[in-house]
Amino acid sequence: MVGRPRRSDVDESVIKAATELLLTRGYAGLSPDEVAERAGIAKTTLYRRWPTKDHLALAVVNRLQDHDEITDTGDIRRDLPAYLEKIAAGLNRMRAAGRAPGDEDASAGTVAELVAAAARHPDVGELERQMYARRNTLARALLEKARDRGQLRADLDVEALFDQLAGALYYRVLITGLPVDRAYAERLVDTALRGATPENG
Amino acid sequence: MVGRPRRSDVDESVIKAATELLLTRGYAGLSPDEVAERAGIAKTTLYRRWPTKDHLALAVVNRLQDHDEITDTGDIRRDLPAYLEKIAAGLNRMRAAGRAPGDEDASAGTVAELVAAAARHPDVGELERQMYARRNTLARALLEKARDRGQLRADLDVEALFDQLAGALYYRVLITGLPVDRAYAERLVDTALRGATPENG
DNA sequence: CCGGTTACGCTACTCAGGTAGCGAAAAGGA
DNA sequence: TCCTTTTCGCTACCTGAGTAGCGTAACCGG
Repeated sequence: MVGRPRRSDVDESVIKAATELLLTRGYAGLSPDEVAERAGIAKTTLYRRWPTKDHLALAVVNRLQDHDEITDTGDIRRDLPAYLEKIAAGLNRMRAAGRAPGDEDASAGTVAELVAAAARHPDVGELERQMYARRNTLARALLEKARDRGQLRADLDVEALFDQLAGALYYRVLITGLPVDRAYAERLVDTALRGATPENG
Repeated sequence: MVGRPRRSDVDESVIKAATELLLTRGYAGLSPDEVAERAGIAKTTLYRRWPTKDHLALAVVNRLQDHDEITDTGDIRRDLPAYLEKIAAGLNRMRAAGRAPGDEDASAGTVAELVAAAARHPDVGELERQMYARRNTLARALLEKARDRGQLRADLDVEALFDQLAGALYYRVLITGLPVDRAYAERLVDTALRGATPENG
């Protein structure tokens, strides 16, 4: 290693300041100037580490992700809605962040901005996909175990199924603008498991 | 009516200029200054009619929507993938808009920005929902007719099913960053119709 | 302890989206 | 014809994200 080393405490204080701002004032309220000031560094230093505000916001959300494990009771009809609800809880938390009290608007806030950020910066998109990959792995494992147990069809298209379930959650929050609760998660799982054609169990 | 009337040709020339910019240079390239210049009006006039760039972009996309009718051959296993593919075609078109030739990045571009725009401005969100409502109505009618024909379960949760199908498309393009083609649409429909549990037809 | 290298902080700047304020133009009504 | 109302175009400005350039500080190897 050559040259002056980076101050090791900067990352932490920046993420802390940025998290506060993002959670209390929402995406628009996450001002790089103010983050730098609160973290006690110069704005240029901030931009040396996170090249855009979008990168910074993603770093914050990445940290916020509770590293939830999946609970596998052996009953897919219980475990799957439970896991979907966990995902939805994260969505709803982000969705609520930064809304003024009493603001009933179904704004998707941070989640929506991160979707756009992924579209704007390829590397942010890559990082987000890595974030989702963890979740994807967990869900796939859950489904495959259930399949091996005989609770799901042997020739099930696991990827398509998970896309449908997770997709419906995002669609509801981002496009339809409605919140996602336990009851909705159960409707999804029930519909997906039973199938749409007649004479199914 | 009192007062000076609005120039009636402004809307058309603005939308035309904005459409060109959006399609050739993407969302970031949709510059209000340049739109105004190309449309031959002052920027302030532009902002009197569309209060933000997001509003303007939505107006453009709204116009671009091909007012596709659904083809109902009576076979849900054909009609449904066909309709999903139409939706996906719109997504892919927006997704490609503004990318440099040879840019292989799976950027979701305009669609992603519109999702964020809906989160930023409640009224934009409302307008988008109206846009989607049309599609929703068509799909629901298709599904309900198939149900009445006996091709789908009588107690099917039509809303959940459509959320899953449409949601999977959006999830794939916006989150996973992968394109959506006919084969994928058919996988979705097959998975959704058959269901995930064993012993289904 | 000296030269190379990298990080830091500062000031000043660019650029894009959006706004304020004003005078002039285009209508309708009295 | 004059008054009111609304739109238009213009210039000037504001704000927030991001950058350029420079002097200085911190570290490493010789």
